[in-house]
Order: sequence, then C-alpha cells, then structure tokens
Amino acid sequence: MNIQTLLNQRIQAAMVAAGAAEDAPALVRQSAKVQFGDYQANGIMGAAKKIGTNPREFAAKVLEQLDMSDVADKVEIAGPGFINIFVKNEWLSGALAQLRNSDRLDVTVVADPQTVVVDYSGPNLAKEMHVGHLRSTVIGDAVVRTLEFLGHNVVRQNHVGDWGTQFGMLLAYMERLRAQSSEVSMALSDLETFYREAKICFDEDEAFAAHARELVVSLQSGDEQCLKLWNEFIQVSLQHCEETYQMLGVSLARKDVKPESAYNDDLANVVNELKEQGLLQESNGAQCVFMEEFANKEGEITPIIVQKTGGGFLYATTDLAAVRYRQTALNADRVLYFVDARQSLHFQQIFTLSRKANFVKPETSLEHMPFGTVMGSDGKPFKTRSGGVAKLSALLEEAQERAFQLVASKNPDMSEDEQRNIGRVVGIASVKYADLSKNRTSDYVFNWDSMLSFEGNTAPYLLYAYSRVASIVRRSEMDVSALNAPITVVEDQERALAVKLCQLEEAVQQVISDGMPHFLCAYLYELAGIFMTFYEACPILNADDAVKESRLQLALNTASTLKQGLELLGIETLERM
RNA sequence: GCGCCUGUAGCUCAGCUGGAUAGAGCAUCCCCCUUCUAAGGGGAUGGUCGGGGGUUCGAAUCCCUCCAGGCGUACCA
Repeated sequence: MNIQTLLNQRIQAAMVAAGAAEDAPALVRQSAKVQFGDYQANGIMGAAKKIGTNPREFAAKVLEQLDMSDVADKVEIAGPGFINIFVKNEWLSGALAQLRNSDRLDVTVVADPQTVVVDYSGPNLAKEMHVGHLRSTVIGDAVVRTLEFLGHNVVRQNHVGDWGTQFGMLLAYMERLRAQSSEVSMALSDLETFYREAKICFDEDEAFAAHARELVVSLQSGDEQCLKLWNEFIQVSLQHCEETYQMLGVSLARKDVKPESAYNDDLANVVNELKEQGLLQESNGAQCVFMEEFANKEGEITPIIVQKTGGGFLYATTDLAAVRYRQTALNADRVLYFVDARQSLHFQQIFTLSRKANFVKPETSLEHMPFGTVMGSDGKPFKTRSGGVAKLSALLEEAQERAFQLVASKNPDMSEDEQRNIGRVVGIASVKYADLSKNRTSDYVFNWDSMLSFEGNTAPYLLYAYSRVASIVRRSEMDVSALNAPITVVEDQERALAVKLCQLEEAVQQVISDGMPHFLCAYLYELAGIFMTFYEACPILNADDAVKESRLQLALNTASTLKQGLELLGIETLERM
C-alpha cells in the first residue's frame, strides 16, 4: 500500500477532469509541516499556468472533480494553490489492520518485474578486502535485497579482480616459498602480508622480478602449471572474501562470483566486433575507439583503449565483454554498477560505446551508482593508526569489540555470551548503518564514537527501539498473533505513528529507483523516533483492554516494520539489549 | 587546460523531477525516572544554503560566472 501513489492518481485524474493536460503531474508529496496535513499536492500551480488560469481558481475546480471522502476527512486549498490532504483516521485503522495481516507489510509486489543485474563488491583478489570495498559491498547488498523484496529478478555479479600483472609477482612468491619448503598455506592466511613481502622481492630482486614477468606471460598463454598455482591462490583469496561477507552479513555467495578472467576468451571477439563495425582506430600503436561525445572544446577526444600496443587487453575491454554478457546471457533489463565515483568517465564511455556497438538493447538501462570515499577524521582517506590501508576484517573485529565493551559496561549482569552476541550484532550493524545512512554520492567521515552512539541516526538507536518493542510484547504475555481488536487512532502520537507505518513502501521505492539506501535509513530513524515519543506518551500494558490491544498492535506493526526495514539493509535485530 | 563531483547551523549530515517559515543528530542550556529498558523523552539557542548575477508567482534545488576542495583526464584497475 502506497498512500502517495493513491493520492497522486486521484488528484491527477481530477486535474485532467478539471481541464489540465493529460501529462500534468500532481506532484503529491508528504507535507512539509503538520498544519499542511499529511500530504500536499504541488502540481496545481504549474498546471494552472500551462492552461493560463489562476492557480487558486483551478485548485477549486480540481476539488470539485475530487471525491476523497473514503481516504481523507479534509482536503483544502492553501497558499498560492497547494492542495493539502488530511488522511482519515478510519482509513489509517483499516490500512494498519491490512498491514498487520500481511506477511510483507502490505508492500506491493511490482507488476512488471525486471531482470536487474547488480555489479557490486568486486574486490581485487591479489589483496585482502579493505575499507575501500565496504561501500560497494554494503550499499550494493542493501539495494539487491530491496529489489528482491519488491519482486524483481536480481542477478548478483561479483566482478572480482583475479587477473593482471600483479599475479605474476604473487605466483613467483608462492613458488619461492615452496622451493624453500615453507608452508605456503600459512603464508596465504594473511594476504596483506603476503602481498607486501612479494612486492618487496619484486622491487628489490631483479631475478625475481624477471621471473614474475615471465609468469604473467605463461599465465596468460594458459600454461597448466601456472594456472594451477594461480587457481590455488584465487581459491584462498575467495575464501577470505567469503569469511568477510559472512561476518558482514552480505548475501554474496560463490555462485555470484563472475571474475574478470571469465571474460578472457571473449576479449578478442569484442575487439574484432568493434573493428567490423568500423568503430576502431589505431593510435600510437593501440586499438582505440574515439567518440565525439568525449571531445573537449578543441575537439580532442579521450579515447577508450581496448587493446594495448603489443596486444594486451585492458579493463575497458573486460567491461565491454561483461556488458554484452549481461545483456545476452543474463538478459538484463537494468544493470547497476556500484563502483567508486572515480570511475565515472570510464563508465560513461563504456555505456556509450556499448550502445553504439549494439552490445545492449536500446531499452536496457545501464546505471553507474557512484559513491564517495570513506574518510578519516583528518579529512583524508581512512587509514589505520599506523597509516596503512585498513583491512576490512580487522575493522569489523574492532567494531565488535568496541560494541562489546559498551554492552558490558551498560549491562554488567548479562552473561558474557549474550554480551558478545549483542556486541557482534551492534558492532557490525553500526559500521554498515553508518555507511548506508549517508547519501551515497558524497564522501563520509568514519567515526567510531558517532556510529556506536545511541543518539541520533545510528544503528544502536534503531536496534534499541526494536528491542524496546520486543520487550513490551514479551511483557504483555499475550498471544499476539491472535490479536485482532480494531486499531484505533486517537492520540496525536498514535496518529503520527500510524501515518509513518503506512509509508514504508514509499521509502523502499526510493531506494530502488535511485539506488540509495539512505532513504530507507531516514525512514526507519523517523519511525523509531516517532515510536519512542509514542512509547513515552501512550502507556500500552497499563491501558484498558481495547486501548491496550490497539496500541499493542501499533507496537507490533512498528516491530515488524523495523525488522523488515533493517533486514532490507542487511542488518540483524536483537530481541534484548 | 578541460571534464565530473562536492561546498547547507560550531561539528556530522538530510533536504525526494523548483513549492509554503531550510530540517535532524552532536555540542551548549533548561525540564522529565513511585508507570512498559533514562542506551530514553520534551523544550531552547544556533543559517546572508561558498560569493555574485539570471530565469519566475516561487530557487538550497535550474542557467551563467567566480571562489575553495576532491577526483579524473590514451595504453593500471
């Protein structure tokens, strides 16, 4: 159920009946202020202008065509020509009953499901996942979950980096350790150290470096021994990723891995096709595509290089092959790329060329979902105290430990097992939520204290709100599933809660249209805040039976909405904290 | 040089295809535990929306220009 959509349709129809153009938008939004009602229509002024009438007079005509008696008990014209809508309490009661009887909180399944390919996480397997992978992984996963909740067919694509020159160095180092009969699997248990040590050999030992370069050539020409060694490394690295995903509660599995190397055999085909279509041009020995769209004022074009001098392929080639695969094999209607904002030019080029070369259907939507950088308190990209890149697994361990310390100090009587579990859930939730709750496109400052705080728009605040509801339900000692007394909306705080509970779908739809989970975060934070106010003002368990049953259902709806919303964000809830 | 992004309260951030008096949290100050978790709630203070032009009934939002910062800009990904 979506009030906004419902009201929008009604008002738009009335506008057309009153003489507006067919496509004149009603622009129904949640009202900016309580005195403006629950929703306001902003489209009257614009429509009136187009047909050359006075906005307030036109608004009056629209009202004549409008019958909202079932939904609203007051619809009024205000200001220069707004229409303010006050939703009926009886309507809210009905909507809440429906919400409570629905196993999906009355969120409508989309009528026309799309196949949405979502490219996210995509770590480089040469190293361990670090803080730079957090945003793509966490935001992408939230959007994936939300798309699936609405009934879309989602294909996850973990485009991991498993190919490239740095693997020569790593394989050479594996060989060296093995020759020294050192325990390679032990060494691989810390990929960060392994990479660093291999790099030192590469930089300082000329013979080692030369061998590393040879191994790259052997690897790319399909040498069996080499591939075997490479595969061994990749498997270990993927295992590391999966441990991190599991710790993070991310829904990516091995089947979602579609590595760069999977496109190797197709890269020459991509280049050939571009050539056949006359899109290719040789420049300084490299095979390039020059597109006017990327020319500056002087007419100089930044090309896409698809094949280097000497024949090697580049990441643009791989991305083109991937686009084509996603279209032809996965049959995508929409492809979302959750990749660093620094690659925007690259993706614009890839998308433009994919269309020119007919690698995608014209109606397929290709969308780069860029995100900013995680910053330290110094305003520079986030680093560990020692100045190195922060390993994601270490960061998550620290989050859990910090949360555990907090829990233990607040609840000294709780068993350590429970303190640990709460610490785990709160710690992980805090890191994820801090990321998800910010506008995706901007950089954000990583701060332990603010993300673990119980004040403000944080995971602990939401989890606490949820656990408070859970506590009431426990204390009621009632079979809440059997509750079916009417939900009556009387007090202001009850009403505010009721309206907010009906707006989950609006938030969820914003998340998938823009790929921005922070809209859902904002919604859940507002819901939790309104619930807290309701909780303070409206006693539940001590109220008379009818009121008690009504309020208990409001609480239950709040609990299920918070739980579902957090689940869409990939965040676990706690019954007690 | 050119292109993209960012600039909103002391700090961290919202602001949904232009919409009414720009909103939260932190910090500061005041109030509320004999009642369901005070890890909470209520209230106050705090803004020339980077500057300047323009478009119109109306601009934080669109256009131009300037300033500041970040990133990108042909064989790394």
